Amino acid sequence: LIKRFIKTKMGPKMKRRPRQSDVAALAAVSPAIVSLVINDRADSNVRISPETRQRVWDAVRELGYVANPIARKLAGNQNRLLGVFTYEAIFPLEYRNFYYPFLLGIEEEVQAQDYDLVLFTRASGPDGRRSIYQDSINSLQITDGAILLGVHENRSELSRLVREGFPFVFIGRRELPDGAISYVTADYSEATRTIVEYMVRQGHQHIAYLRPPENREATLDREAGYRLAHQQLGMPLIEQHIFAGDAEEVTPQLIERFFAAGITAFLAENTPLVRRMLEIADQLGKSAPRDFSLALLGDHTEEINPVPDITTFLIPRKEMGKEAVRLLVDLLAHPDEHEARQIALPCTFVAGQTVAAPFHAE
Amino acid sequence: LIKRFIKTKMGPKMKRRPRQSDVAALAAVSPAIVSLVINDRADSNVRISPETRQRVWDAVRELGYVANPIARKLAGNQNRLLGVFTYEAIFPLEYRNFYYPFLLGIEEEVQAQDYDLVLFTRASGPDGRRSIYQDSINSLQITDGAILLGVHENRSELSRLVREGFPFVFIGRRELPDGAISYVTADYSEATRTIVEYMVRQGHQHIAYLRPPENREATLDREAGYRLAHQQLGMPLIEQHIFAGDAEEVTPQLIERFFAAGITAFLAENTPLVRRMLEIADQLGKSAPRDFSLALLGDHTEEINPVPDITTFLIPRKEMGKEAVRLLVDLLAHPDEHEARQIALPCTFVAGQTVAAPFHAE
DNA sequence: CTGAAAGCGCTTACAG
DNA sequence: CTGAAAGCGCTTACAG
Repeated sequence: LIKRFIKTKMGPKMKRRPRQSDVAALAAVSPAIVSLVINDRADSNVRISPETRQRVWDAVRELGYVANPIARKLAGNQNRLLGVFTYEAIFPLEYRNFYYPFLLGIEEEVQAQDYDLVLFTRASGPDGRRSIYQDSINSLQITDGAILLGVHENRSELSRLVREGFPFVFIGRRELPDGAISYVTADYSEATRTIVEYMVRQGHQHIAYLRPPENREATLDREAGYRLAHQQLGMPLIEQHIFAGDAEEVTPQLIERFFAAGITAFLAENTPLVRRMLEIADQLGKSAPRDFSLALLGDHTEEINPVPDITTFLIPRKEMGKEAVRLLVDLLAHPDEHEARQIALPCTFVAGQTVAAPFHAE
Repeated sequence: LIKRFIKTKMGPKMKRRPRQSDVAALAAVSPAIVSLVINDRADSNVRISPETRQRVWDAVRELGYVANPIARKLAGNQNRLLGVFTYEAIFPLEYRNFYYPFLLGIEEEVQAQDYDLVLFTRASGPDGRRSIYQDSINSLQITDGAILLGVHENRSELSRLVREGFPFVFIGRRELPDGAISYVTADYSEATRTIVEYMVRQGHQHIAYLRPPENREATLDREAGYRLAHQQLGMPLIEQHIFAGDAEEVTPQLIERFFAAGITAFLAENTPLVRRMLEIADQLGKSAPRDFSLALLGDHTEEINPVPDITTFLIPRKEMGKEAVRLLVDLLAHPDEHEARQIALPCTFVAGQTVAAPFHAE
């Protein structure tokens, strides 16, 4: 590493900054008056003559006085700092990361709400993984409240946060055994229901659902939507049509059994499952939407367009970020109401090209 | 926008945040001791027994005490918070944004240096554009120091920052009329010199340089490298071979004149200039590297691979971010030395496929 | 209408 | 080794 160091003189050290008391002295008023005038506090039961205000402002200008924001915050008991905590690095190597659109929305709304943002880079244990509690201390406490996000959350930390009453909002639904938390999620259930309904309207009677084995909330929500659609449409739900497993566990035999059982459409929860499905279909000489229909339950984050024009729904990530900030600010505005609030935002259906009327129906 | 609100009870209201005096009381020591133990001030002429330290830490853990960063800043003038200020949104709509790799490096190094990061989303004026001074208050002051970056900086704000003695490091060379600032830049001059030398070694004798009209430091540095190369290689430099203008101002006539004057290779400072050059060359029935050679002076940030395999150099953005943090931390460690420091990091030459021996030389 | 005073939660000399 | 005290620069009741 070659570096060039060039040293130059900086300007002379600044003289002491004028403070409130200097202004007060020059304007011949008490410091309190200076504070009231500068902050234009009309609410206080104090009437200040225009002449006095003028004197104060003149003194401010003459001295070039600027209030110290730190002192202001200490005295005013708020710092308008909002935290963002992620269990992984917040600026990850992959550009199109999962987090990105959320951060976009968070930044935008935090700016609109007139807060600054604190990123907890320091909150990492010896193993490099981040955690909220360092030496059993809640490191988020330097902010007024925080937005948490990430898939590898530590639920016992969340529980502890709730117990301590620290204001926070999670992005994504998270249910804890010992109490609800505030969160903003996407309405996966409704989005999935919509896709099933769309398939049924195209003529499909038997729709398989390929889901990961983990019972994460986001998966449970999708499954709930799948079940709800069947119920609402009066279609019998066959439990065997729900496959819970990783992509590697999806075998040609499984898919052939599905076809043999009259399945004409597939719901895949994630990109690996979609890929595996298409791979097997290809082996079987079948393609979508000619021989079967296929939809992905939520837009992919890992890569661009792994499957072009797939039927899917868009997760409103940016809007979720914004909404999380709004919710948090609202929580902070009403510290007396000890209630967790949950918000589900609608996804956007994308018709795509992988769902069509079933072959036998043509 | 459809939202579902579900209300549930939160845990009991958080009790008052513990403060230093609470810890002191529980540990049966004075607040001063708590401060000394927590900040591990071995320097002070105070010896504290291991038992006392243990009691303090136990009390800290039991109460979940976290020092108030604002109070810390007011009293001790430091709080291990580093700021990042950008004149544009920090999480911009374009994923592959200019800022991204810098932030990557900043986050990584800030974490390594055990600081937290403050993003100044609030520092935006009425017009939506951000500015450091709000009502003439330096909003960066809540942090110990800050990294600034962005192309649309306000130089009078930078001057003011210098005058006030606020510690900061700019990413990119910036020269102010009234005093040097600390910055970390890429060594554009050396990188450009290297490319010219590379072209000359391939046999090119006359190399044109297309640069934007603005005299930004990054442009001046490249031009300096271009000139230096000519001087070192004993090649006469013809001023007309430097074209300063936007892409739209580059005309087929200009390029034809260059060819007629014996130019066999082109340096283009940015992607629009490269594109324009290739467009015109195409019109003239010429292509690189067959009929002419072409290099881009620095990797493109706007989009992926606008020109595959172009000869160029990589700007060490991530490393610049890390180096900026290191420099800032160093500046903070030596507040007495009122010196600005400048660091230039080397770029990486990429041979690419658009430079070859000139046609007439074959 | 205005001033004197307490307090925000820390750090850092300064005495003992 | 430890404690009492001052001070950082503000805001906000509370008296007058």
